[in-house]
Amino acid sequence: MTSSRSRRSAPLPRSFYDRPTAVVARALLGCTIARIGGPAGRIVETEAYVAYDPANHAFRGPSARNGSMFGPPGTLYVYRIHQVHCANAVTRPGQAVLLRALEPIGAGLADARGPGRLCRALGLTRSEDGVDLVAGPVRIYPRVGPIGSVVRAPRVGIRRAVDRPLRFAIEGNRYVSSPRPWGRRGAPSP
DNA sequence: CTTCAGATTATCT
DNA sequence: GATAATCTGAAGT
Repeated sequence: MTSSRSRRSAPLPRSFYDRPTAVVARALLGCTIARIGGPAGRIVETEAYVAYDPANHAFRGPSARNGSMFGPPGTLYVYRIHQVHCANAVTRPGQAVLLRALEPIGAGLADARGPGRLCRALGLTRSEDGVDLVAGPVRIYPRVGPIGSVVRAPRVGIRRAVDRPLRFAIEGNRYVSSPRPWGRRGAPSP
């Protein structure tokens, strides 16, 4: 029998997140993040925060702020900085992928270029810290079509490990946040 | 208890 | 490009 029960496929399984963090960061591009019954967007930019990474909040082990980074793969880690929230998908213990920008799906999503705006657009605060991205109120779904080329660059806004190329973005996508060190697509090189 | 740095962003020059 | 806003978590005294 045909069914129109679900317009989206099943959420990404926990095993999706249980891989090296940079692999997950790359693989999340093109996937959809949605609140159940709420706004949704396509992930177009991420950053990996890995092991032995001094820019990682978990670099010095568990704390009151980063506790959810030590939960199961597929846990949401939300922290606050400078009066703004940022959201991450936990991969392996003490590692996570920062979600940096979304392309709107439908008309329900406000501007989500940049981690702070992304959280505001999805209504993510510390209340959502620790929720399960596989079965909780906010979930991530598999990519549907191709995403084209991926660009890599150093991460944004950090002061330690500034050169590691752990930022991933869909090349040429207009919803990727600034700065864009790879330049505009089609721009002449100096 | 006090000090300080920070995975951002809006606004200014 | 530079800086202020604004406040929390973490570390120091």
